[in-house]
Amino acid sequence: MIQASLLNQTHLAVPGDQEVTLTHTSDKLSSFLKVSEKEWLVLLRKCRSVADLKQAHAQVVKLGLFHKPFCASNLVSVAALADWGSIDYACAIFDQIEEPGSFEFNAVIKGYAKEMRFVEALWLYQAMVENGVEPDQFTYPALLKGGGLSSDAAIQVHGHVLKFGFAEDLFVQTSLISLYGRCGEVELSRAVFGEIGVRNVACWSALISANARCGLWDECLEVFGEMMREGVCRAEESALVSVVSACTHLGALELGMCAHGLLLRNVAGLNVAVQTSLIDMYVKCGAVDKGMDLFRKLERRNLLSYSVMISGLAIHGRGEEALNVFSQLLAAGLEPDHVAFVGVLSACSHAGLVDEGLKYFGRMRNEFGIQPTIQHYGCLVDLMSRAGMTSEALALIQSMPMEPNDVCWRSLLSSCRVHRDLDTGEVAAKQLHLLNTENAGDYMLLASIYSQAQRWDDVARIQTEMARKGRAKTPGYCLVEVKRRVYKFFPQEKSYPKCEGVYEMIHQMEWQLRFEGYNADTTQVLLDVDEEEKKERLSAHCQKLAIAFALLHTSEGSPIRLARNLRMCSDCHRYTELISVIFGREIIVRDRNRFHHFKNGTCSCKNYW
DNA sequence: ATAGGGTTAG
Repeated sequence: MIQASLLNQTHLAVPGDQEVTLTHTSDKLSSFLKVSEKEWLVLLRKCRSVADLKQAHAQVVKLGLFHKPFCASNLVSVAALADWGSIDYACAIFDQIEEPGSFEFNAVIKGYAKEMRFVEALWLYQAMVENGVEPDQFTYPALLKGGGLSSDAAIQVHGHVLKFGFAEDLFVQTSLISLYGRCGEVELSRAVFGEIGVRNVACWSALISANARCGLWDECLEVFGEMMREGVCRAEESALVSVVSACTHLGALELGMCAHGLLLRNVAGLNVAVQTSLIDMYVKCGAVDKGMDLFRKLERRNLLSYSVMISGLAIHGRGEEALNVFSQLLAAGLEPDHVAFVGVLSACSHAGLVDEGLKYFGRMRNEFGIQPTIQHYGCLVDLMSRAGMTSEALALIQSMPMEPNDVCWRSLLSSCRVHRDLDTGEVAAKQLHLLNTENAGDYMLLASIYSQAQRWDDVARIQTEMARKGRAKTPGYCLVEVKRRVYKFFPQEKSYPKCEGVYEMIHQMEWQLRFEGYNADTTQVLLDVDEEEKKERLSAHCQKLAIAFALLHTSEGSPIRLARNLRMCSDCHRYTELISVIFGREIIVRDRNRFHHFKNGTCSCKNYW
């Protein structure tokens, strides 16, 4: 006999030790001898709590019917699969069954998997096989539900699938695709998918989300396209959730809007998951107001929807609104988790709300009992150092209860450049060096700090070291979407016909800028050359080229959306502020970490970047 | 009874 409950050391009271009646079922139970299996099931389905189940159980025991084969089995099944935390109770009943078969095993395995208790699910599955109970076609989808197994366990279970002859079962195959996706083995997902003869929506969706889960966004969209071309079926919600998520990560607003359109046409009443992914997509593609709009209209919000909105507002520098959404979360009676607090702290950091940030950090620990992680400390470091408190940030890093990672040091280093703190910057750079996680960008930051101090020998030393270590500078680029096409600009870009008229436009822009009192900020040009040449270099930065191009090719007054792979230099930032007022355009720039909305001569980041 | 979905510092 297998003791399922021993696996988790939870022993529940065995029913029958107290006189109880199940109000709306007792009359039926009293005539149970005449009641069929089906009616017993109907009865069980009326249960809404563990207490209900215990009462049903107690009465069945009293009537001496517990050992009727279907009776205990159905009790286990209902208890294992219910949504009110009765899995341990299901185990207790399971242990009283003398010869459990695959039905009973499946129910408890699925119950464990549903509760993300994968170790126990796998354990019970192994016990099943060892005891000579043959898995059936329901066993594998049950075991793989939630897909929290390790790669090794997944491959082992896949072996069993082959051994027991379920390699051709579409349900099993779909579970495997999803499982491999969850443990990062997307090639194996694809391999399983390749063996399927007749594909349906579910297995396509599984492959799409497997790619999404592994961060293969392009591939995710590609598979989606393949599915559409094969005309398998209309797009379904669950595939589109991954597609929308891919658009979010790629910054593909147009495509994301197409997916939204597909959803509206094909699915009546979008559920919370889809709505949340749409909100995230709009916000992270720069259309924060559209995202906020969807959020306001969302009726059944959960913790995830709130968290998405909070961190979304954060990257747009809309700190007060983010804090407002957070108080709505509390007012709705939801318990914030560590993810929600990452959003809150990052909102404070991007908006320069230093006191607020520190206050929320304290509340997180004291009021909500959440242990801060490195991410929370990272936000605090960022919060302080951005606000110019670089030495305080350094002290915080040194006193954190965990080892600081490269992110913390890099955040400090980049603030040291903005606030021209050479001493602290050197400390941060040294630590990055010790962690051996430094990248080309870190060298550039340090070199930039030295150049601000006119220490050209040090600049040269850094550049030599960078070359010696083979850390190539990532080429910066700037994307701009004009008339549904995306154009990519590199610094000093000269390609014809893209650049036709662009340099003339740059001259015209600079001529007007001078009237507004613009002076090129050459401090971040890492070359020991004369001022004129520095200015020359600056004026050909990719962001300026992209803006000139957009001004030439878009209608007056329409917003300009740019996306870049690196952060912009201080000169490009100032320049863009002025262009927004001179040309009356809203310019939205997405950099590596956040959005900048330039409008009427100012930027939403309030120079916190 | 069976399969597929959304958030996380820089």
